[in-house]
Amino acid sequence: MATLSVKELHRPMPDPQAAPPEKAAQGKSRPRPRTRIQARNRAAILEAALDVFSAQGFRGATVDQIAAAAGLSKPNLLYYFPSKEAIHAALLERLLDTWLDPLREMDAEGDPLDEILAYVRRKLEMSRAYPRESRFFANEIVQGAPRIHAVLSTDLKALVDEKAALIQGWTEAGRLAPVHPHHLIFSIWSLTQHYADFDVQLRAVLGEEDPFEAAPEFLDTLYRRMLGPT
Amino acid sequence: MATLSVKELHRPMPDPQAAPPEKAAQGKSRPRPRTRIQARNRAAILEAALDVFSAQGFRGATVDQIAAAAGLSKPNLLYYFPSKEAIHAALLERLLDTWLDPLREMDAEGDPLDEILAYVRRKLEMSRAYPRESRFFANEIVQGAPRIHAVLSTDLKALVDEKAALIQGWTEAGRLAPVHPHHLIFSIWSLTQHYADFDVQLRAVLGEEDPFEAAPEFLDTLYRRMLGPT
DNA sequence: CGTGGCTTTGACCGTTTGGTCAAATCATTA
DNA sequence: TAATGATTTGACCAAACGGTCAAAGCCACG
Repeated sequence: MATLSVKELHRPMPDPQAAPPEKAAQGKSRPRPRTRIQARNRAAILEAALDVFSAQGFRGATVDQIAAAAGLSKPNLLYYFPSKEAIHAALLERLLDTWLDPLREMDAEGDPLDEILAYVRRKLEMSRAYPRESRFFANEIVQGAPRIHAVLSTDLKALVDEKAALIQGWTEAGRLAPVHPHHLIFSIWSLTQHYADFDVQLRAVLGEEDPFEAAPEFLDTLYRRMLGPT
Repeated sequence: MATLSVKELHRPMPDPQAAPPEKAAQGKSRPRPRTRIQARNRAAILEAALDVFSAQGFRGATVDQIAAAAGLSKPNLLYYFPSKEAIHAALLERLLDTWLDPLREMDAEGDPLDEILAYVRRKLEMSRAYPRESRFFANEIVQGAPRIHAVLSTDLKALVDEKAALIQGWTEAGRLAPVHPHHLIFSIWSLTQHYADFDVQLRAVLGEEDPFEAAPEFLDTLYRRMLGPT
């Protein structure tokens, strides 16, 4: 899961549960598709829902829009998912793990500055390759995270606390310029996701220039100067 | 408009058109309230609309919600504004100028690093004092800025280009470490607005600690190290 | 105190929304 | 190929939506 090949732009992220181990015991939470048609249609629905939710937010999205985008009738869509809420929840569950992978990969054994710069690079690459996923989360959180708050204060908090402790250790060992480790992580989220979430604004301001052109070097420079040896 | 007194948290920003010069010729665009009641109710509606739009986005907000929050019946609200669109437009017009003031204040005559750090400080203060305004714009832009795109590629672009040129001049004069000026400005938007737009997430991760506690020093340090003399 | 304009409201309208259901169609396999 | 379960659909529903309207209430001023 380390390197992201980005031949496919604006495509759904690789499904962590695609091609499951044969005869895998069926987990309670996500009913495994029993047929080809189910697999195809459930995938099409989630793909369409990502389009619509990321562009309109939960309340702004309509079941009809999602059904149309998936090439299904509304009752047919509701044959696969019991409600709009359920589609959103399924999407959330599927995306969240992959979304946090770049942070999980930060390695205690690596060189501190390299690890952080690599995290920034991975996260920026996510914004470039998966802007819909970024906007999906942005919509949810800007509007108060009503459907995701529990996960944030448990799983996400645990992961961030762990990595913050790691960073803290690095700075205490003098291997990194001192910073507030949590806010360092926040700054990486902020700076990288901004390129996805505020894409239209950046393009409106830049005109012809693609925001993602200068972004990698800019962020690399920023964090090198901020964290590196003087 | 330079210093922001923040005694009132989560209150609407000062209306640039409040207390207009006596007998001012009435501009075409915004009908000046003729009566006390109009002034009070229009203000209450915009205040309520800011609450609702910033929390739900345009499509997610309903006229009934806004009316209820303003303490009016729906037909009564629609006596003051012809449509939901019109409320949103009025709010946008009222907020935009004030929202861009911190950037306008960046002064070519000042010390480069001081000017940028002061801009960061003002912008962060805006996020702290006016998070609803920040989320109002965030909702709009994440969802593709359908109601604001024209302004971005004209007014905003012009302002940013001007300030970017100023920064470019500073770095060429060797008074600032070299950076891509546009991306520098983007980074300031990103880092400061993140504290408003993603507030729930930051609080979920931090637990007790207030995100705004360590933010000023963190950002100050970041930009000092990035832009200052080694 | 009465009149004219400003304000408020209950009732209403057509449309959109999330969701249901029974019936029809399709695909698979015995 | 016949039967059975999976899939699809048109018709429908109640609630919510943005917005309208005529009538009623209220207020300021002569």
